[in-house]
Amino acid sequence: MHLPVSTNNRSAIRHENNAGYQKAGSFSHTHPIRVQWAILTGKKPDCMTTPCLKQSSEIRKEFIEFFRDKCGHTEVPSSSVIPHDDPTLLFTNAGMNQFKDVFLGLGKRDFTRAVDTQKCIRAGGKHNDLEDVGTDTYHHTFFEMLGNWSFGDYFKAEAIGWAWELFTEVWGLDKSRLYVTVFEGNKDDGLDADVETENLWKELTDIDPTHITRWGKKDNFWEMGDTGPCGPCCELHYDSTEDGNGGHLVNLDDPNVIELWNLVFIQFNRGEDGTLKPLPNKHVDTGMGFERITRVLQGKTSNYDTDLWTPIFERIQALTGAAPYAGSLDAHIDIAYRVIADHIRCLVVAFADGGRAGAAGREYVLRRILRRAVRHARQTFGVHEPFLCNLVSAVADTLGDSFPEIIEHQSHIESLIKDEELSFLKTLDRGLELFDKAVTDGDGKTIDAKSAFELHDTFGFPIDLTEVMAEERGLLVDRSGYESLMEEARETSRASSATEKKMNIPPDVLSTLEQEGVKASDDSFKYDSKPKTTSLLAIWDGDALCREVNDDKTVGVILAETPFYAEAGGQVGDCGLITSGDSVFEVTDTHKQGDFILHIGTLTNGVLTCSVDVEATVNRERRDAIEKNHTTTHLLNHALRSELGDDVHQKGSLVDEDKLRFDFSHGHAVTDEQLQAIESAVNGAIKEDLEVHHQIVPLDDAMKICGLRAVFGERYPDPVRVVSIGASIDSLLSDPDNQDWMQYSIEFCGGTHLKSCCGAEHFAVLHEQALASGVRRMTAVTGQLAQDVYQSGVALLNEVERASSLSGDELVQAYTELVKKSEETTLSQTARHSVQKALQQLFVSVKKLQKSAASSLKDGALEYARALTESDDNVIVGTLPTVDKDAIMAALDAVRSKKPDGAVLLLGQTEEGKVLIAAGVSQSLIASGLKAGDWVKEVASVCGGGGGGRPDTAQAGGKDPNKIPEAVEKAKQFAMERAT
RNA sequence: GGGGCGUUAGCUCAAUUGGGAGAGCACUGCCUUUGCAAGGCAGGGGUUACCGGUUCGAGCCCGGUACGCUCCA
Repeated sequence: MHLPVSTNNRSAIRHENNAGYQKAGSFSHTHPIRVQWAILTGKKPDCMTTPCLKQSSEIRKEFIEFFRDKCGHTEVPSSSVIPHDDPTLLFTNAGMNQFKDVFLGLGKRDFTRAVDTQKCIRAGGKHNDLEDVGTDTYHHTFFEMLGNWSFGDYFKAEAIGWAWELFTEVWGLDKSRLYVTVFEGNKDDGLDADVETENLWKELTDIDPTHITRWGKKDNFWEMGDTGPCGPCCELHYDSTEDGNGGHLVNLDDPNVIELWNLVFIQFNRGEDGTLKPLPNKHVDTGMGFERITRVLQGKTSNYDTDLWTPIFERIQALTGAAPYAGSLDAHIDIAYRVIADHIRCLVVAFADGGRAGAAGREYVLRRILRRAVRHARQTFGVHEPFLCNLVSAVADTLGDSFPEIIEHQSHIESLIKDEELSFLKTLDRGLELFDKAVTDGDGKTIDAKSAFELHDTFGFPIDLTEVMAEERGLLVDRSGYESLMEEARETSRASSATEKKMNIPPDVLSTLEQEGVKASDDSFKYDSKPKTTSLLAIWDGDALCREVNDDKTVGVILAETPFYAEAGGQVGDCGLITSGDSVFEVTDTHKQGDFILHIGTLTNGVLTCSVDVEATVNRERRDAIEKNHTTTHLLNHALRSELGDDVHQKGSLVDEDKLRFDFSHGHAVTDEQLQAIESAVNGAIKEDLEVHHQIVPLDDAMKICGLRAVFGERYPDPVRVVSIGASIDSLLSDPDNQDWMQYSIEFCGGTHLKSCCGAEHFAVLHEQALASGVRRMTAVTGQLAQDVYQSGVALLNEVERASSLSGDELVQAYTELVKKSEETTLSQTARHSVQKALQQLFVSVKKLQKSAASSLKDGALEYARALTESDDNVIVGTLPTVDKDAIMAALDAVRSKKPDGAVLLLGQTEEGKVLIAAGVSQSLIASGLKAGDWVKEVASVCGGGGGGRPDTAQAGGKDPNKIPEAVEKAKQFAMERAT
């Protein structure tokens, strides 16, 4: 039996739906749930005043309670939305992610029935709903999936019975609006229709049998991947059309006839050969879109009209003062509301689980999401300040109860989002200008590739954002042109970074070496690096293996054993010598190729032949410098984390003999105060002379150590070498949980190090700069260089201090010299800033001197100008004493004001011994042919110069002041000829 | 490692081809007003980030440096 049909006629609704739009406000009309409510209760629907029949939090709770209390399920928390241990998966995108191992038979749980709500993000990957967010009523980047699970426990009958009971009895959904789809079978797989399921529906429930339809593999057969557990599924759809006649729209992507719940019956395993075999343990995996069921139970036609979003809309409205959210699918402002609200939910949840915005992988997906939202806030709501960070609390209000990690990390999430917003806001406005220009200058159909590329390259507009913006204006982006510009840029980048000569040994040559019985190089001697007598195994000349080297071309040498360190983990390869009798081979770099250590360099004396005995000696002085820098890099890494927070992650590092360079994630510039604290923490460790411990330990044991710095996503060997500064490895392993370890630097590292920290002598940060959005780079030095840098900083500051007591020319001279010196001297970043500040202070006095000098020049010039105005002539040519540009123009103004209808040309000499000329001509004289520009040009040519300007005012100059009298004559003559 | 963009008054930003560095807000003083809110007038405030080059002349053109941003490797 169908419910009363509303006044709207059906074809009109369908027409709107086909166009992809629904008119604003249409959702507020009579609605099936409200009508149903009215029938059940005999009351008028009060939905207009009471926005929700049931709070979303109650719905979530009722689902969990139903399966937990009534059906004996164990309540399981949602797993992290960021799958930290699975780099192949961008985000947790389905409820089954956390149970994957159980279905694959690899893992077990203490229970066989589970119920949960799983946080899911579908953006950027194979399942990508990002592009659809904002334009419809039901796509989201973040959503919750409610699920009940059977791990080899109950199967179809229970799942179906409970689903029907929950829907129709607990939640009171209208049975006439529920539809079920089942699997129709597939010939290729040798599967018949899932009659079992179909019959269970007919037997166990009172669903209208005509509401059960069969569908193909695409809709009703679920597979985890190409192989593995799989099985038929049945879906429950709900018809929320106004007249309840939407049954024929099932599975047609109609926004009003939607899938609510998918019950997956895992009963097969697909083998490598593609055939299906029945599983001994059959599982149930169900997923119900939480936002959708909430929308249905709250009687809305859009997910966005539920209490999961409305508080966020209200916050946006309160903060921006914009018109309230009106639900229109095509109004820009409502699209912006939905996009921002959706994206902030996604970002908050992702950040709460340890996700971050960044330049690659899932981090870049989050950055793109954030930038899309920021751009809407800026362009649609006109907000100039960080804004999304103020919505975090609204998300915490709506989701915090279910996901307490949001509340726990709320302030941190706010500051992360704020930093990201600030950084994008710096380029956003100028990027929008560029975009507008591209629209205006374009052909009306496309955004040109160059603009799209510049938006990305210079202003950080992800290409998909540019495309969204273009689409709003009915334009396309020249994507292929953009891609080729990107490729070009990549090419330039690659070409420039591949400067050093390639000595790579191709794989086929490596296997030849192995076949010839050349054993892997033993480089275990690299740590003590004492000279080593060994035999020469092979020589690689860049193109081929050879027996002998006797000239000075660059080649690579492979030894049986070596004390040389090959470039790895940011530490550069060693230099040194390989000798055999009188023969000397100078090693300039060391690389690892496969299992071989390649000593790259040139022969400087004699000849080297394979299988001779050689002595390999590392340049120990250089190695010492490298070790100072490497150990200090560890200290710096640790100090950064202590001073700036746990969010500092290593993004790269380089350690060579001159410096150490450390790239790390951090949202904004490190202040001088923080830098000072970091420097003194590192110098403190050096002074304390902490011992450096290293040991190879099993990876699992090492990972347990509290405070250990491991890089996310990095794959470590097992066993792994642990380097600890200050705490012995044995003590770490015997008590891994001890919080005290946090105060020591503990890292996985295969590099070479000092024995103890005092070897580093001193530490100074030369630069701290932005490398990319959210990534900073520190460059620092150690040893004597660091001490020198420190000393010259102190010395220079003293000099500036002394200069401040000087006066007059001495002060000006000292100031200029100090400015130069400060630029030429290598200083630490903090010292440089202090010197700059002190110099700015000094400049205040310098400026005063310069000003008074300038004003006395002006006074002198004005005095002469007054004398000149005494003349009765209308055309005045005069000379002034020493002037500057301001003085001569002031004098010109003075004369002109007395001779408004005349013409004036003044000449003067600067302190540097050059000629300055300025002229002014009244409109009437311009009319008679005397133009100031021509006048000064003519006169200046006499003094060996040139000039120009407008007809009424012009300036010029010359090099030869001796010609001034001649120039005066020329000026008079020129004026006489023109001004009559 | 390589590219791109930016830096002008306390703040936000202008400045035609290289030709006298400006506006709004803020600040100071005076005036108007019973007071408030405000209005009127006047004024102060700039090495145009820095160093060098080209030029008679550079905010503008060229090279370098610093700082900030951004992308690629």
